[in-house]
Amino acid sequence: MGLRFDPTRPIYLQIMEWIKRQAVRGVLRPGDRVPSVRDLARELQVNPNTVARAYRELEREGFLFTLRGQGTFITRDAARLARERQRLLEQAVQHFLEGLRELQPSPEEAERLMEILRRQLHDDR
Amino acid sequence: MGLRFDPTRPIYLQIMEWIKRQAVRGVLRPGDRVPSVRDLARELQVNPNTVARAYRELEREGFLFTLRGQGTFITRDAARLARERQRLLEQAVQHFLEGLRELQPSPEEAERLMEILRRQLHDDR
DNA sequence: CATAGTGTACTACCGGAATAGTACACCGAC
DNA sequence: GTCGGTGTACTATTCCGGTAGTACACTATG
Repeated sequence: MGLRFDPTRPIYLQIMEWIKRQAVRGVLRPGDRVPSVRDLARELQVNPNTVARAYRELEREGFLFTLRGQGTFITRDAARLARERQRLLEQAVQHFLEGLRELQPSPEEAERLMEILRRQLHDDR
Repeated sequence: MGLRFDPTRPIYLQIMEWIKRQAVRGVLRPGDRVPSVRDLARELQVNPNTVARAYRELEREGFLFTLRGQGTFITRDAARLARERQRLLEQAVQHFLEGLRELQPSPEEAERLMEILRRQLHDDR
């Protein structure tokens, strides 16, 4: 269970993002069932209401759908997931650039950072 | 006034980070006075208590110091600021890499991202 | 001295996040 | 039908962030 909560942000939002990331990277595939509200709550050590809220919001977004009495499932709309993945990628780059711009790294620092990034991106698979 | 609040995180934390960024990038220099609690509160459209809390925490961290009746000031410890700057840089890279790793970009995507980063880092100054 | 501008402390109140507990309707399998 | 597992709805409670308002001690300026 790889989920560490940021204590400064609502848990239900972090659960939502966590589910999205798992679906987007293929750990959860279109049509897959996500854990039951009670199971996930026990696993994450949070209240079932909190998980239920995350599921509810994700369903409102069309990211999940539920079958009463059966469970909650990842949308079967693969294009939806692909779009979300693209959005997350762009957002990550955007965030990073904004953060850097504010710190105004020198050309040397910038070069050093790029080197680190290049190494990491090619190493870890 | 370039500060947009993320509604999912406490305002006082975002003010703290904002001050730090300004100090670290030299907009605010060691020993400079920061706006009064009331002024900044009016400028950011928040309650003076919220700004006061941000200042209080930053003073507890040794990042600010106050002179009663005069105002609140950036620490004169330049090394402290340099260390903070380094910390923010590393944190930005770390965050970015974690975000990417989760999305598992293909080699082609990774190459495209690096290209975007390189262009942005060399362009915008 | 008086005044205005500092930070600071305090009370009161409101709203949202999270917890705890209970209950209900639905589905599948025995 | 019964039973266990689903999602869902609801109330009550606690905690914390944020707001509002007041008051006080300090400093610089005049």
